[in-house]
Amino acid sequence: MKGIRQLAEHLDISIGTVSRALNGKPDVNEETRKRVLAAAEELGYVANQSGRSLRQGTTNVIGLMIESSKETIEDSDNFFLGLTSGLQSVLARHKLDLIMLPCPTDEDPYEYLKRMVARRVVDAMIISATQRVDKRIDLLSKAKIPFVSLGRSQSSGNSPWIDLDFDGVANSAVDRLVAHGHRRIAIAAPSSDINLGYIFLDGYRSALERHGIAYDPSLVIRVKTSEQGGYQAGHELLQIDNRPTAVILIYELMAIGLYRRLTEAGVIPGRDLAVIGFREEPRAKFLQPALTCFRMSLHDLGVELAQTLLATMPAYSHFYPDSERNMIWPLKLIPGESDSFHLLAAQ
Amino acid sequence: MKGIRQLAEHLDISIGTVSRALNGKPDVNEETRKRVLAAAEELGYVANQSGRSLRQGTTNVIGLMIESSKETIEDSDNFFLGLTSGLQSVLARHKLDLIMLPCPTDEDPYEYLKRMVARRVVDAMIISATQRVDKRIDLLSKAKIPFVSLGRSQSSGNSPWIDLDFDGVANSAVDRLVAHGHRRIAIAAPSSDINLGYIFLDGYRSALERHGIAYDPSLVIRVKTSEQGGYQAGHELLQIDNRPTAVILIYELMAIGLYRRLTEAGVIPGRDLAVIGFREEPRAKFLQPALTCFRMSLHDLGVELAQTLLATMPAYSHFYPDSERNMIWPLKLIPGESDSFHLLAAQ
DNA sequence: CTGAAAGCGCTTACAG
DNA sequence: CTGAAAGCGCTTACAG
Repeated sequence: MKGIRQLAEHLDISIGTVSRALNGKPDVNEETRKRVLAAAEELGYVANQSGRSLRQGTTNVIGLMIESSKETIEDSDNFFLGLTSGLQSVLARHKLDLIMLPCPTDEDPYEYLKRMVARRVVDAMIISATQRVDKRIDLLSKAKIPFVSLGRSQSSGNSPWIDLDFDGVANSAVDRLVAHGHRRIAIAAPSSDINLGYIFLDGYRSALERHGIAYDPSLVIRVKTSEQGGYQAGHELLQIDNRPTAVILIYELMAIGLYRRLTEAGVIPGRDLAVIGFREEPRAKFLQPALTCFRMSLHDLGVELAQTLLATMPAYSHFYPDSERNMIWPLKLIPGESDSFHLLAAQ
Repeated sequence: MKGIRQLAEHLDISIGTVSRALNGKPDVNEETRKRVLAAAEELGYVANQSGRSLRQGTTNVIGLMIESSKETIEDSDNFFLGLTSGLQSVLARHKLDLIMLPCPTDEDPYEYLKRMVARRVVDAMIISATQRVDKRIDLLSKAKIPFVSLGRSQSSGNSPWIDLDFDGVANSAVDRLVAHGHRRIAIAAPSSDINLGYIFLDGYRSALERHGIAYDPSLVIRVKTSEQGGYQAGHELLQIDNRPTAVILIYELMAIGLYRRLTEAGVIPGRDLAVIGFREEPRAKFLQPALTCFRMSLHDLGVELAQTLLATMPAYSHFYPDSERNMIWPLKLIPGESDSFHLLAAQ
């Protein structure tokens, strides 16, 4: 089966009627519609997307940009795949397809996005890993391509975003550690310019301040957000004079490397050093002692992202009248054993 | 900037010439070409892909289908992202873009692929996670869409594929364990109908046979290919009468759960039970004792996949005259400590 | 309810 | 070397 023309000839009917029947337009005889649908199914006809897109001016495709930089490959683990189910559950309602656009390692993310947008392969974009200043946001705004970013940015202005509650997480982590008697609390932050690092650190600082604890820059450890980074963080922790008694990790899988390095040095996590991770991860469940971390549903986040995005698209906004343009995504603390001990006052 | 027409008007030149200049056709005055290129850059013009595709009959996009089923989400980890760099390095040479097509969890992979193919959103497809009998292969063959599958299948016939050397891995794992004195060697195989499970098991059986060891079905443990599956595998291992002294895992991250379950029972991996994993994974590096496993380069595999695919496409085949249609991808054993002990003859 | 025709944005023979 | 025109496969006003 080639095109709608062949199908129409086969049915001895005009292509216009075939198109209307297939697209569920009301002004088609039910008998005719049935014949068309049956023939299409039988011959395996599906409309060529380029033809549709060109005529309609929309692709019915939503793009999820993925940066597979050396660092993020190990970093993102299954984050994106976890999001897709939620995204698709919403997009499917509107017959929109989701495609993932992996930016090549050696290509500038900005140029890549620009190219994809200019070629009009998608109607809208979801971007993530927003930098502190992110030119992609300006690009999309100017090009008037609907988009939502996972992660706010100084470039955001009035553009829609959803961001994880890094501030809340940092605060409740510090609160919990302080309640357990800790005063020297280190933090493992990303070495890149990703915006969440700034927010996380700000939350940490203000939490310390609330508790009357002086901020000590030497307790901020900058590493890659990976297991290797965790190992490195452990290594650096061990070298700090007057060693901190607790550490908060920006990335949960860091804990694997951290535990390893600590154990090598005879320092037992959860006994000699309190550890709080970030996101709950199936993989990290098997760590011993169990990691205290924060729970969120990637599926639900995907749902919310899709709704926020659609709310900005004229063709779909009426379905989502109450959608917030910006949103801080809450996480729930899941107590583990990695920070359950209380520090003795003497220490 | 809207379309080529606006750009042409702006330059006071015909759209045909603009198109030819932009596409590097030889029959364009160099002066004209420069002007066109400069104006396009300045105004940010990039050809609308739908227009091009419709006219040329090609999309210049290659699709990588991803199944994000409940199981594979945890399973695939960064496998696909690891492939993309290699794939893109080859595709970029031909100005082909790679997009990832995540099949929704609740949609049949066959129907999904059918839809994507019929809509002609891509010129060619890369599929993976091939089942023993895989209708997708018949579909693509019949539709004459160029494709390559990562994983052979009984449905493969003459179609191109690259598969990891599961047979070789199973054989060398058994050889190594036997050399260390093991006779009761268990294997953790996938519970799904994925084809690699069959090949892995066949390799295991024939290796045992070579060594004159009777195949014992009770030593084949079927679990999910995830950490949880590894935990489960550990659990089942511990229940087997005359407990096996070694186990081979089809999926490396199973080792995390396996170690955990064994340790809970006071059984020390690498001392009381020999363990060999499959693929080397950064994540598994931090396991203690270090896991004996098999090394491969995802990047190189991506390169090979892309070349194999392009070799089947008339427009590109002349670039890859020597490409094999089918290929077994070798892996190299990396000795760790998880199976380094020798079993005493007495045992 | 159906058909004939226009046109979405391109590329590419075909003239000149 | 350039322009005018056809046509890729659709959808959608517009007639009837």
